[in-house]
Amino acid sequence: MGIIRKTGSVEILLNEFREESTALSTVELIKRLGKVLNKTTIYRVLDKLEDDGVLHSFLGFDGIKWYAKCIACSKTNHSDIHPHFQCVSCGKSECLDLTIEIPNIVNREVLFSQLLIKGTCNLCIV
Amino acid sequence: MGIIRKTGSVEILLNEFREESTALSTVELIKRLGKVLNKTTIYRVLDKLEDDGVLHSFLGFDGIKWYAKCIACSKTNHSDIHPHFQCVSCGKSECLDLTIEIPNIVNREVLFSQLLIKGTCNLCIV
DNA sequence: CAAATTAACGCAACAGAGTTGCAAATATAA
DNA sequence: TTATATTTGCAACTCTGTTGCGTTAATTTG
Repeated sequence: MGIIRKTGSVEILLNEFREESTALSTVELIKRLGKVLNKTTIYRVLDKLEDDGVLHSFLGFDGIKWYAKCIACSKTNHSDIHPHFQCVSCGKSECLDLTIEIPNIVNREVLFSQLLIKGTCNLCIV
Repeated sequence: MGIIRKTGSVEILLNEFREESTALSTVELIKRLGKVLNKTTIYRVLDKLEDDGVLHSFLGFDGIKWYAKCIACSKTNHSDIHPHFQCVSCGKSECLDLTIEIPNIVNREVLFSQLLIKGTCNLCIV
């Protein structure tokens, strides 16, 4: 189930990502838009945008879900597999333009992987 | 704050890990021990065992916390940095004996990283 | 060994992220 | 413009994890 209708809620959410270079957490989006959109709607629209390959998601170190724009994904192929970086100082998360090779593992079939790096970001490193 | 006293709760929890080769989630431990130990106690003891370098933890794809035995960690140095594998079929998680090199990243200081691999485990692969 | 000290425990209530069911609103199709 | 079907908001709920506090139990001290 992807986006079927071009509704106001979809527009409002996409706008947030248009102006943002880093990833956005559900918590942050609810904080920003909670007075305009119901949190249920926010969760549902994000879900659909991910299904459509417009956004991709990952979990931060605290287990909170983050979303970011996809560069080269489609409804059928989520190719945006890259590491994510979370800053211990400001808490922001972002996509890293790196390719990490996952070696084959004996007796196991690898379907997907998620590399999350914790550290200090360029703005907080001083 | 690590373990100061050798209590029954600590013994019961350590026993679960003694007999287990894979990781154990908090959910699983509460399911197994919830009638013997209060869930608050389970969470607190796990926390302390991690502080002491006896166990290490990671978040699965569903955001649930998993714990596994540490092989070479101490109170001051948590050196058990390795990937973890979660099976999409049976849901179990386990440590992988692999070293993944994290490249340096421009303008960012890397403190810690976590690689989570999703796939089919040796028992489910058929 | 018994009393004093202090950490650990159980309980209940809570916190926060995310989900569900349903009626009302709104976008699209006819 | 009406009919149809998807979206939305709301409220209530689920689930993992946490907190405060009085009680229990391990350890220390005399």
